[in-house]
Amino acid sequence: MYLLLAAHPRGAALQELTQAGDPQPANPGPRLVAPGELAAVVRELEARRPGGQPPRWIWHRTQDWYPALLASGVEVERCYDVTLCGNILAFSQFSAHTDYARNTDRVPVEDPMLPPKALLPPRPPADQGALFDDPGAGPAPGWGLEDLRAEYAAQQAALAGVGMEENRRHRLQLLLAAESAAAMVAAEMQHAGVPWREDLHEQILVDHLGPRPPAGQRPQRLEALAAELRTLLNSPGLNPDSPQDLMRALHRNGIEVKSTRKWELRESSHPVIEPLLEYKKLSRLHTANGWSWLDAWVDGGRFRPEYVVGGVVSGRWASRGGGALQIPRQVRGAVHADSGHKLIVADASQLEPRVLVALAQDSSMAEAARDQDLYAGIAAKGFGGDRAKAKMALLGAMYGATSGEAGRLMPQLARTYPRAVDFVERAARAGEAGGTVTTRLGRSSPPPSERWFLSQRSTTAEEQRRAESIARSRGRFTRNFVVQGSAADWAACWLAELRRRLRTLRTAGTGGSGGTVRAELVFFLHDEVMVHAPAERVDACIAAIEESAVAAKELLFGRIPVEFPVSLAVVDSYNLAK
DNA sequence: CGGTTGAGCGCG
DNA sequence: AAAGCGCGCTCAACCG
Repeated sequence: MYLLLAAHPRGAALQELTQAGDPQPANPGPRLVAPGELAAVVRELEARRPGGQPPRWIWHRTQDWYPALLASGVEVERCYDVTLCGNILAFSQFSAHTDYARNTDRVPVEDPMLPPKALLPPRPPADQGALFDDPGAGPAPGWGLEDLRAEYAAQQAALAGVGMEENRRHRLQLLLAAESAAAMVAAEMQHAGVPWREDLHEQILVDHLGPRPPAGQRPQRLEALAAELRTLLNSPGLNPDSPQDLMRALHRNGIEVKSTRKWELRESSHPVIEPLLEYKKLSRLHTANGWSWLDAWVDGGRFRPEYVVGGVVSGRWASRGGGALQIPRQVRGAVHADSGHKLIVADASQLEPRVLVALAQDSSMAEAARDQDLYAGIAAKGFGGDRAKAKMALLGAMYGATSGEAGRLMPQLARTYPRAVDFVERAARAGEAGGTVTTRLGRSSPPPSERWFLSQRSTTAEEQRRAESIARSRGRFTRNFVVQGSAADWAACWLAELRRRLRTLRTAGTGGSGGTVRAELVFFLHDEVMVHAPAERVDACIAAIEESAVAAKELLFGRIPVEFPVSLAVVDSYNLAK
């Protein structure tokens, strides 16, 4: 069953569709639901499951509807996020020939980066509007039921227009489903929150920085280091937070650096370097993840960041607020399981190089990737067993290194693994020429920038050099896009599969949906997931995580001889993982 | 004064 | 040893 859920002046409008491929409204007509009733209505429809299948909710944006449902204690099994799917379909090379991708004046699909709008409760009816059923009082253009149905129909038509060669239509359909599932996971993770012990975090801060200072002041330890720097550099007024100020002081003392970056500072052996680096490290802790961060982002023992699915063109998630995807190792000790629970931290090890192997169908590299440690496997054949070299070469190939040691290793890598190197080289050439590249499941890179087009018209030698530099930069982007984006395809499938398994685990087991016995996905970071699980559910969760990784591989690539191993840690505290 | 940019560093 | 991808956040520095 397919159910449209759209905004309506009096709350929400619900409409059943006969089937996905032929999105005509079924009888009876739309059902209007008052704001206060929606959660109960959705709960009932989820539970009824006609034909054994739960409905698929079709809505404009998951983040506008789902958080309020979750807050009312209602989860849904399946959805179709029209905004996320529309963004994929509008740019995918797989659907580029369809009317949908060509038609620029269809209902605008919004930028996924826009913050959530609370659609319920809707704004109160206008004073007179309720009397006259004022059409102007309806939802914003593009947000009503009929717009939603039309947009969904257009997207389904586009999908139907995708060719069957190399399973393209099926792959794109899979991507749309995985992306929609990811949107649900993101809302559910934000709802659950990362278990965060404020007391442990504060202890970390006190250990490193000293007691909490009054607002606007440096903590003791930072103040002491700042005083030491001023003495060592004979600069009584030095503000070590100012790069310009700091650079001048360093120069006055004969330390000739071109920037104040730490790897450049490490070159010098001056006695000021060590306390300076210490200052920078602690200053970072204090400003980015100190007491004010705790005040702002941790509440009731949970860190609840906002995840932005589709926020990165490659398909990776972005986040907004609290720096959720940059939790430094220094404070990971504060991420701590509730009593009777464990954190299961699972990491798809060496995901991107393995994805490259599968994309390029490089059988020699696949052989090497049979090893649990892919880099060791590569090193064994082609690098005389030197793992560090093999790793640098492979990373260099995926990022487009041209100089330095990584650049020098490229020919060596290409001799042993020509197919893998050729694959990324072709992606780079396409990007340099202004072309588009596409991930395994069909997410395509954006068109070249304005700058790229302008630079194409260069005439002078100086402009030519500039144009080549811009082209190479785009080549590095598309080279990495196919790998990073296909890894994101894999991760989205992994998440979607894991979500489904955790849900069956939840309903099948003791306690049903009741409170604390649930295993919950609480964190996701590109190639890593964290499940917060009751101790007695840990083994079942581990099995679900591993099965999901296998399923993700087969969904993307079929049964190929490339392993995607998952490294697992069952811990009380995040800092003990890895 | 508020808004934007760049440097620097955190994560993958 | 410090090049080569994708992000977010904070501060200083700069701009109007």
